[in-house]
Amino acid sequence: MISLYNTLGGERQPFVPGDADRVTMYVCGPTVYGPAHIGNARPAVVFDVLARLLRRRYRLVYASNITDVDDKINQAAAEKGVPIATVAQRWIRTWREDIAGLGVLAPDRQPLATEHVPQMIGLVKSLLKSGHAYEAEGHVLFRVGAYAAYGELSGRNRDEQIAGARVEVAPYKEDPADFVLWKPSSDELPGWESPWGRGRPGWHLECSAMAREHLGETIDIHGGGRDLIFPHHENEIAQSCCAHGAPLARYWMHNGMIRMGKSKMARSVGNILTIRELREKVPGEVLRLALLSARYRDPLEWTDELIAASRQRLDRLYRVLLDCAAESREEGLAQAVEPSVELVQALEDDLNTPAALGVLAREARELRAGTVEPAAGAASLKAGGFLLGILQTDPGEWFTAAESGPELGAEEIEARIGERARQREAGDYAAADRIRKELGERGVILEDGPQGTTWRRTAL
RNA sequence: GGCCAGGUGGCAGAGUGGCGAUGCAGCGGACUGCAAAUCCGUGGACGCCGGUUCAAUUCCGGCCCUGGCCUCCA
Repeated sequence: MISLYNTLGGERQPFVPGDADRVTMYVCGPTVYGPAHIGNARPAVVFDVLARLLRRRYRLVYASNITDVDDKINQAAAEKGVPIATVAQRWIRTWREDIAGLGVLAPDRQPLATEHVPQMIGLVKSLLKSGHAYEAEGHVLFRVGAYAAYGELSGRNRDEQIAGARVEVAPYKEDPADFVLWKPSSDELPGWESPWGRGRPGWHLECSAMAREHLGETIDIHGGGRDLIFPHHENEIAQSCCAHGAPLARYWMHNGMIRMGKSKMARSVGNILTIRELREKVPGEVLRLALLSARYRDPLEWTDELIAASRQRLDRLYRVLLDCAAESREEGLAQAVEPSVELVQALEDDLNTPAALGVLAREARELRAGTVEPAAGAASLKAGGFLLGILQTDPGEWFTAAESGPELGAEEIEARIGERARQREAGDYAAADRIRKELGERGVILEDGPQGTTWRRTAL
């Protein structure tokens, strides 16, 4: 039994899909106007774990969109003096590389907003027809007052909302809470012909149209960052429910924010760390583990200590795997092994990844202690790792592969080790220690064993 | 101001009405030329004030604090 915290209702609930043969999940993806930061990566990673978990039990169709038409993209293009499509394409490519580097399996569908404009126009038409929307000065607006359940997801009522609103109220709005479905485009802006003139869609509309197109009117799980609950998801619900006469999603899941210092990581705050720059220094797998070290709903403070501890954790697990591989030459016999029951239970409990990592650590300890057969134990560890999206690298490679950048090559390291071995044989330990220290400063740790000296890389 | 999360040991972070996960760090020991790695052992916690209970970190109430949303935002 999988249980999930449902923002709609504010409680953990048993997961019961509408159709067990076709479970559907939609997660709001990025708007592509610049390099994505590690905060953007959290939902991608978290819902990737959920997708892996769901696939154990169900046939899943997982869609995650990319918003490639947006005023921020227009602005970025104008600033650089390049076509809008160039900006969008560049950052779409970057985004895909970035999350692939974090071990995120490609969603089944990755719809682009610009490829679904006809569907969006259709949605607006039906909302106009049913009286849930109105035209005003080239815009089409959603009439919030026409949807009684508005505010259900975010838990706010209309009065509070108006009281707290600092929104600039466009004069053509019937009600300050009304939001844009379609807006007019000038000639230099991207635009599509529509019954209301040349224009472009409002942000919220995209997700409603794409979710409908790829997954159906009522989907099982809709995910995204907590900061999207209002207004984005609230508006999606309003549009979709009014257009389709059916709920948009059964379960709404929201991940907590990544923090840097005292506030959330956000471009507007100026405290972002891009996935790109992080990956120059740290393997993507370490970043992934760091993202999974807290529960997905909680905020996560991003620090150097977090990265260091994540790296150590992973090193430890890989070391066990490495030793197991050495012990049981005949690997391959334990290939299609199931992850441990405890690990699966932890994840099925609203994606309790910290507990799952605890299970992995315990399994590793048992392997160390020799109470489990190495090949089978290692296979189980890897199977558990797969659910989390870690531990799939060859252990030997894990410790010797170089990060990007000018690091010491393997040949050079081997040569220095040979040199050191001669010094040790000659009893010149001072010189030998110098070499070890020097390599250590360059991120290479030497370990002397009965079989000779081995080396591995570590975080600098 | 309104709404929503959360406050656990040096740090990160699970969990539970009574038996104190897990990782990193620390301490003692084994191993090692010395280290590293590994192994054995070990100390240390539940924001504050009340209440319920035989028993509360865990349930209830109040307070304090932190973060998120109310505007673009993963």
